[in-house]
Amino acid sequence: MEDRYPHREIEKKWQEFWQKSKLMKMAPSSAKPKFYCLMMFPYPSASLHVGHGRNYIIGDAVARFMKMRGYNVLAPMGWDAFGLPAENAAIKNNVHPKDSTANNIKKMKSQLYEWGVLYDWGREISSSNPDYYKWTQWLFLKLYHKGLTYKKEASVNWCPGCRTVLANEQVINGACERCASQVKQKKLKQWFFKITDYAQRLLDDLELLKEWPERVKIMQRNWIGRSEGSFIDFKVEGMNKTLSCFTTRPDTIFGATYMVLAPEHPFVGEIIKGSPEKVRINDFLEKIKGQSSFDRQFGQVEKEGIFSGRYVINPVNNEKIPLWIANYVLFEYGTGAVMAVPAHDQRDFEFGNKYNLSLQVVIDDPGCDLEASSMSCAFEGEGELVNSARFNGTGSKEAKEEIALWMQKNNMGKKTINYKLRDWLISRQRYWGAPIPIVYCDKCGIVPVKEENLPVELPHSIEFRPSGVSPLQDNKDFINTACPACGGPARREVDTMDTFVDSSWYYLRFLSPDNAEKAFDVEMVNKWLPVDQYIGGVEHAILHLLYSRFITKVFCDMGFVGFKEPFERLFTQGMIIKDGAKMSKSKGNVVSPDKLIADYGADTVRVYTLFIGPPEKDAEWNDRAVEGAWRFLNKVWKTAGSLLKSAAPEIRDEKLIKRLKKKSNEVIKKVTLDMEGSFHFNTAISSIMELVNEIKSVMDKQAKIDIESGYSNEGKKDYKNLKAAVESTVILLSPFAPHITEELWQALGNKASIFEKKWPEYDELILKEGFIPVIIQINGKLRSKIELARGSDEASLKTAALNDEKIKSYLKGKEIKKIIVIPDKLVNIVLV
RNA sequence: GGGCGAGUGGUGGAAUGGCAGACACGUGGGACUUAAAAUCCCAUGGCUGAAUAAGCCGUGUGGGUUCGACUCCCACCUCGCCCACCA
Repeated sequence: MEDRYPHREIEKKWQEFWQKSKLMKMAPSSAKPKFYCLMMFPYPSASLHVGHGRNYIIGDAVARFMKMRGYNVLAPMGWDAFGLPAENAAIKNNVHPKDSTANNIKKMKSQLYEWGVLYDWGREISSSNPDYYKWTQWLFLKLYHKGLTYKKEASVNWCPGCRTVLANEQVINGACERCASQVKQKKLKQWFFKITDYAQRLLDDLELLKEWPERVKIMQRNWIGRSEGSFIDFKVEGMNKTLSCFTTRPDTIFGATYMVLAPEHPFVGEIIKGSPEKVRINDFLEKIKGQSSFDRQFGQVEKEGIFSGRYVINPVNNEKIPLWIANYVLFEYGTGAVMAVPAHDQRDFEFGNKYNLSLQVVIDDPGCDLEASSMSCAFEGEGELVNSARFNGTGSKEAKEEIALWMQKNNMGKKTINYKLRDWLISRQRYWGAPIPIVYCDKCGIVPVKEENLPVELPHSIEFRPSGVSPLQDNKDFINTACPACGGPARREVDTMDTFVDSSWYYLRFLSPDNAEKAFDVEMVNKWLPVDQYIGGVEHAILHLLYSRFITKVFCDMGFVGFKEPFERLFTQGMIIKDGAKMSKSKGNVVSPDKLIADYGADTVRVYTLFIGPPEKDAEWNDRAVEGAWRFLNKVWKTAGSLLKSAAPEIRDEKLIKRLKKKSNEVIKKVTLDMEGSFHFNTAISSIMELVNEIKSVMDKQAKIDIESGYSNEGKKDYKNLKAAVESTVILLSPFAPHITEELWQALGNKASIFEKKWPEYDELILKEGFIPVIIQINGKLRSKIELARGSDEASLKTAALNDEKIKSYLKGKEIKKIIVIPDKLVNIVLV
């Protein structure tokens, strides 16, 4: 019992020390190279579980490691403090979001403190603080004046039960997450950021992000969704009107046998006017409106449509084709109108089949003869064009280009590029967010608030009961204001900004968190950014990272920052799973760190969390396995303790000295490479475990030798060999288990913090010393092993292998075909 | 439907063309103890075998490349994640 390490005392002692000495404080005037290590700032929810901990522990280990590698490290932390949960809690528990947020921040900070996770707390920011959101509003105005902000009518998720607007994440399988009512679409006038202007650059510059995980880049690429194609114009018969559609398959234009409009298409209104089909069409439109956007989007709804009563003219052959309206066409993508080619598009095929629309084969399937009457599905592959006038016989691949150019020349259409990326809807009909700094004046219209009048402060006193409009609407003191242009009476915008706006620029604010004059200090930002290492969950792979990249590019264009991309290197850690599901409060499978830290200490929790598996992958939490980390730390404690108490043997045996030196060097190399590469904490820790096992084994062997030889040297022991190995262990372990290693480091006679110590170098010469094992295979199967000096030549390897007793017995009476020799590694004897 | 990732002992995982199962967890046995816990030591992929002799099998399935494949290529199966009627 006496030997078990007193984690409570030690951890308290060093946490206080680090806080007092401000260990992780960035030194602005340091000559060391900079390293900006950033963890995605969290939303302050009630309390952290061990799953959250993974993110902070990884970041802390990296920050401490880089500090020891000689970098001037910047590791700031802040709070993404606006958002829905606080507002929902306000509705439910009648606590003001400001108070609940403050309480949560307090609790989380104390948890981070107890984990031994260090930040430069002097740079703490909170996005719900007026000092911060003033600049979020400033960002809005900058985009507004640059023409990157506009207002238009758009659909929002509307819960009829709660009478409120929902964020996409709150819509679960088409229903409200709180009351389970079917979510409807409702039209509201909303503010947008024109991120689509940057679509191509956001796509192209992914190439610059060499140190981002490939999968994140692929997700962004898919999200931006660039596709090349053409706009093709169809004249409406009997009307002075042209409908344009977008297609990526101009090669199939001769097979277009009908055209389809999205129900939301503005032309639908014109058709209805004066149409004999008016009632039927209206009924249909009503029905489609009743279908939730979720179902429509996710293809849960059968394709359904109605003939408009109108015809359009296919420009390439002047054929008259019917114009339909159908639920399977998306209004938001392309032009909201598509040319239907049932022979070569599965969706059009299904729809055409249902409504008996005609079908024309225009691409020949090289595999079989396509017969319009007998096709059971569309042929979407490549082949030669048929029934396509002058383009017959052309390959479909070439025809795509040729027909597109030919139509462009003849004013039938235009080559174009389309993106799936939509503009960023930033309006939220919510209270707990940054107010949009816009004023509506009867005389002047939409007027932006003047920069010098920022921030537009959120009023504190508010009625939270959801009523379907922003809660700010009811606050007369807030909405009534003077027009910034004419000074007359005007009303404020009552919507607040999406919290993704807050988090799209926070990494800039950390460089000058208290600056009252500017959003950020340009000189500091240009010195410290891009962020060297960004760490966070893969769930932010698309939105947050895309928005941050967008805002950085906008600021770059305005000359506010001198870089195109905000995050140089990105690491996305996996989730912690418990009982088969992501650890979360709602699933009831959270493991609280508080009790684990009380029982085993923060170092144990940290080591286990990092040891659990590759950090980029999901991992199953196992409470019992935590004990393994605890046992390991105790083993380190005891091993170092026996040295400190002069109870360990003096390592004198030459062979044992060599073994210790070699293993220490191997492990220094392994841990260093694991940390420098892609954060293989699990194998780094396992190799430190091996080093500790080796030290113990060497100690046991030496003790045995001492007993056998009757050696005794009480009192005056020379521990330089053992001490070197123990010191290596302690240093290598320190980024992962900082408290116990600080304690041991001090006990070993060092004055300064272990984190002021330089990370050890390894000696390649020692690694290359001595004999190495060489494998001998016969026909690729391991048959024997020999030890040879490193660098032995091929001939001696061959001879040694052939003279091996075991191998000899295998070779008796067999004929050797050839021998493969890989120096320092293996000999493979291939038999006939 | 598309994209990405994964599949290795009882479990988490290691090995990225060259000794499969490092390091741990668990389990079994032993030591210590009046006893238990803790700790320490030994064993631990499967099969044949008295064996700590020897051998065979073995990284989701089937094929291929190679002197040699968990690793590379092709096809398939299963699971997970992201996107999804994007014309």
